Amino acid sequence: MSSFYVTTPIYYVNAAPHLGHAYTTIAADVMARHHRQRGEDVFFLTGTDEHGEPVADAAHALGIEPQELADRNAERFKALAPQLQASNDFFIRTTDPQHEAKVQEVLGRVRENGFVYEGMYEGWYCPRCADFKAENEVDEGNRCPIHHIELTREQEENYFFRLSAFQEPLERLYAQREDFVAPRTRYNEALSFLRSGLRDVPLTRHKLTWGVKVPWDSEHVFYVWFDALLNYYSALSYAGGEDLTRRFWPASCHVIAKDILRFHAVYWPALLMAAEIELPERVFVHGYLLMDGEKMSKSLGNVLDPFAVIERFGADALRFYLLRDVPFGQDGSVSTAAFEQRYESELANELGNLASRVIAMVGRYRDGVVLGVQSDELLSADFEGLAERVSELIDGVELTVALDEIWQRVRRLNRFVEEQAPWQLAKDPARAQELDRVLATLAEGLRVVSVLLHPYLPEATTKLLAALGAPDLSLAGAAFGAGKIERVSTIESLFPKSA
RNA sequence: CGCGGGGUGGAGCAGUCUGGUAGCUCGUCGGGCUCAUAACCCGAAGGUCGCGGGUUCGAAUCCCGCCCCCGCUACCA
Repeated sequence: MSSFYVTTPIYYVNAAPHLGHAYTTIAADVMARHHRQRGEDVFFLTGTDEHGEPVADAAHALGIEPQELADRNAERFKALAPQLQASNDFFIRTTDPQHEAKVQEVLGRVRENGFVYEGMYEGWYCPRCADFKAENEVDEGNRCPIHHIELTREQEENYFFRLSAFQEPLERLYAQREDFVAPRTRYNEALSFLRSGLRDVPLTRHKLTWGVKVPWDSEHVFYVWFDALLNYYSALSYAGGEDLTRRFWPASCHVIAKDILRFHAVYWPALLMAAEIELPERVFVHGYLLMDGEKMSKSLGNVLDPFAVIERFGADALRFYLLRDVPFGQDGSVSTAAFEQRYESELANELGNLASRVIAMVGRYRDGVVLGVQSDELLSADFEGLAERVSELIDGVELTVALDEIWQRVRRLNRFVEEQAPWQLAKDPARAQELDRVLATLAEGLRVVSVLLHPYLPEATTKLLAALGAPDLSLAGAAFGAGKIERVSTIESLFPKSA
């Protein structure tokens, strides 16, 4: 059995979960659910990144210990997954002792392999923060963005990772595996960064204590990015009570947002090479959700609140909207108005109402009984090869295109109802067979789209398939005509409008 | 400056690699149906495809130049 291992980034706990986190998790979940439908051995990982100076700073500002802040916020992220109906198999926290031990083991090996050396880091230092500031976060006049005091130029001894040693191997990787980073535009971006020449990067922090201890020098902790990236690998070693590494590594797909491209597209493969670990198959980079063309920000008050949406419309509606309205992989605008539009016209009117009318007609004209007659050829032709097409698209992480492909069939089914006008057939006893055939065709069409939509709309499709008496979710069963619907039962509106 | 992406009817997008009736969704207008969550279906109006030049029988699509918008440019998790 082939395996499929998909990850989200681990979310940084210095702030609360927001729509962007939900978006990534939903996308990864759609992939995980789809691959389970194929009968593959799937592992889906998400979690939290808890070390590093921003967490330490945020905790100190609240007058609490970093661990306490991490515990508090990790809970909120952990709670997010079930709210989104995400089917993750494990939730990793980088403060898990097993993770920390694995980080020490792997990075120790990187050092043994000769890719770590002692060096001097020089930068702008804020004595109040007790930390260095990046060039781009230094305010005018070399001031601290937090304390507004002048920064001093200071040096710190720490250990460096010999990233430059991987210039050639990475260029070779990019030449050989053009789908290592997708979409293409992100691949180009990463490659262009790579070609501009790699410099060594600090691997450890000296003056910071909130992190994984460096085993060969207790004065240092690992720079948080190295600690964080390794979660994808470490989790498998303890998530299941047994070591799942051999079963699921290398990862099939790391889903990330574009802000962390460089770490995943360059540092991560270099680190794995240094530790002699096999590389993941692909990093898929999605875009940003914009509100009215602008970056979302609380101060602008233009946030689409995922919790409010779920509360009122359910997780399915949010999942559907985000993957439907924004071409997955690109930046795209979202808004409450667009959400409501999609919810009403597509979920309620097109799909929900389709289910209602089909089930109602079978009930009204045939007391809920569907005869096992052959489906209409015209319609089955329109469903030909659909499941395969959807699979291909999802393999290419074309989540929006795949959804559109399915949705065209939802529309096709509504059109079929009009073309056949079952209410006319029902008036003429001589056309009873035609009516049976039309109703059986519609029920089967509804079943097929439900199976295919399941990764996007897990709750609604489960209800619908139960009503059709055909709960099988396997993709193999998504072929038109493969189902055996005998009787349908009534259901409540799947997507009520007066929510 | 460099690198990457984009500019197509009112809005959002596809089409550009592999030149040849400019397509989809929403919105607007008109019509049809009555099974259904006042839902569904059909039709119409609406575009000099950023600007200028070139190649070609023919260019949104290829070539050159220009304008505008966005992202990246390393220690920020």
